[in-house]
Amino acid sequence: MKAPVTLKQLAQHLQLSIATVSRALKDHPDIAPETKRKVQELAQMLEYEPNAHAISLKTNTSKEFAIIVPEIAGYFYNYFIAAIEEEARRIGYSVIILQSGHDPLLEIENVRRCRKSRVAGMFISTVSGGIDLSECRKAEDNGIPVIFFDKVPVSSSFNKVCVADEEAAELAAQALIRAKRKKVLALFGEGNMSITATRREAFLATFKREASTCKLSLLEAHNSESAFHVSLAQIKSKKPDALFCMSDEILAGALKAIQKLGLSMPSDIGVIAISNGFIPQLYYPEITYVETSGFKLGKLSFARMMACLAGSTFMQTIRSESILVKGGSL
Amino acid sequence: MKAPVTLKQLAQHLQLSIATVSRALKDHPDIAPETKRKVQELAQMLEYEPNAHAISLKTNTSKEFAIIVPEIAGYFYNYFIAAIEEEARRIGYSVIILQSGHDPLLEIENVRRCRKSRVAGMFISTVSGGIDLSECRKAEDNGIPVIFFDKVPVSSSFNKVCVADEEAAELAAQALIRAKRKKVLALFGEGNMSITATRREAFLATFKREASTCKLSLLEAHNSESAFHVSLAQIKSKKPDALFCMSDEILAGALKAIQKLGLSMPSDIGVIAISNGFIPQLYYPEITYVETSGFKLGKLSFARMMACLAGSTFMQTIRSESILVKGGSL
DNA sequence: AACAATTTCGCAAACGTTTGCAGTTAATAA
DNA sequence: TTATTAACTGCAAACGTTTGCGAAATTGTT
Repeated sequence: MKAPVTLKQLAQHLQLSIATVSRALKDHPDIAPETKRKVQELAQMLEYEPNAHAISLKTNTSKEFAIIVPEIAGYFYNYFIAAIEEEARRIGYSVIILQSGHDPLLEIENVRRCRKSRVAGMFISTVSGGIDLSECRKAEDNGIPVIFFDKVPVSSSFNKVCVADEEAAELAAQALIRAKRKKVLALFGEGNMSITATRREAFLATFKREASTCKLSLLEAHNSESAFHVSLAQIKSKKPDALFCMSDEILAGALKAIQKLGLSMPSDIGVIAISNGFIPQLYYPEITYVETSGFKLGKLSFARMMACLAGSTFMQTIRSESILVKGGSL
Repeated sequence: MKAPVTLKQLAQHLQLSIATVSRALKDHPDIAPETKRKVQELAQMLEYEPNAHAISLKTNTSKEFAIIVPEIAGYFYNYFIAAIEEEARRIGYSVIILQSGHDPLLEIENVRRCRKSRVAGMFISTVSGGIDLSECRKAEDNGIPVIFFDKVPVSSSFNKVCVADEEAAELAAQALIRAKRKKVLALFGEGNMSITATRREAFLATFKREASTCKLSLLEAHNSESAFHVSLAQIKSKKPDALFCMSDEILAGALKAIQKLGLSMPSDIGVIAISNGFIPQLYYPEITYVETSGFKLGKLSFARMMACLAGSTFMQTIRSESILVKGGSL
């Protein structure tokens, strides 16, 4: 187990001071070109690597971003994470991941840990039920930018990047209307989540405005499993000619029901969802969906983070625009 | 932007030396109970948090593990990551993620970066084509344990945790035989990947041994898309009574074909796959599969990492056992 | 030749912590 | 009373960097 090379060792080899070596390595104008060359050559030879911890200590920042999410695996967050990692690497940063597992206490603990380790910035998607903002405020006070994404708190005094929920729901509704569907079963997630309320409202409003004669039945499903059962029962009894799913999770459940009933899309029933795009392409025909891309959201969030790091101090809410992706299900 | 509290500040407040405060906080026996109480109280009050960078510098280790994978999003790795994160948090460590994006150069670069930042240990799944092991060797030389998982190099001088490919393929084959399927279409991934060779061989061997009269046709599919087309053509022409898919990616494509043809499982065609478990439960009936859980693999890998950190020096290859999960598709 | 300007470099403090060693008390034993 | 021990606590170096400031060497200007 050999120890890594340090500046001091380079300095000794070359009969120079540590300061000079340090400067030579970073192309400081004070250092003679000839000296620089020698130093850099030796550094190369000996495979000198600056000690990140020492630098972090000195500069009091680390080159890592933290992402705090309810869960890693699933329908959405892994794409977000992938996007952030991709961008972070470009600028020489790395990404650390914390799961809160839908536990508010754990979430706070995670934020606090990031603050302690002086990350360069944090991306947070809160657990349902709302985050305790005091710890986040502290982070901001310590100069650590916090970007909320996807599931964001209501407080306006934070940076937020989220999906344009109204727009997405409206797009989906309009697609249904254009397809001349008359009896639509719409499935939404837990009612107390703000995302649900927003999407439902926009969805409803669009129909009221543009197709008031259409028969809508709105139902709630907490997860994939319950979406399956609700769909099954409702399709049997109400015979809707179209189905709208608010999320990937619900879509997965609903499609199982459709398969069980042996219905074919879009002839027997039309289907449209708001989705990240992964689930829809697992079926035939592929499901038509309004895209709310985790990947895109990641890119947007990262851009905002960069702005903050560059000094932007005001708080901003950014919405990722959504587009309709046509499959064969509607 | 207020600066965090340091030991020095605590010491000044209490008219003690930094050393005493440091010791008091970690309950060192040299310090009087009364002193300890006072120090800890003040630390609490002022919300003192030890500076992780300073500690890392001093001790030359950081409390973070790195995971290097070809990609984060997808069918498998996110589960592995979730498992590692869960365990790491328990012992106060965090997890940093690096994507290699199927680029061998990037992979090396990632390993090197982890070494530079003195992570406590690394988990690596290599990009196809094989990793350059020299950088990994260096990491081990620097005292950083390296655990390869899932896609592992052939070299025996590293710790490896992988799926029991033979066993999994055999289990799947036996399930098909028990179900009395006589004409099986089996889809495998890229032929030059070792995982493909292993699974195919075991699959074939099992049939030869236990059901030599069964008609097998083995085909190759590089991805979901090609699995779709291959399945479509083959099912039409050969009319198999069962389908085996080597991986989730292939399964997804094949199921689209089955849906397109309007076949129903298991009556028209039986389906079984080797899978992580997420995709199978998206369909009705749920797909029968042999589980090769990323989550489990994560737990196993972590255990091995702990052993290494505790001093285990010999190299070991661990295989995660697989189990048959019955859905309704066979 | 004398002086100023420039180039090139090193000293030393600082970042916040840990820890071996030695110093200071107070209590106990001889 | 003096020596011995135990119980506390502080000094200072070390981890590997960065960086302000000043010193030395070189060059250019009269």
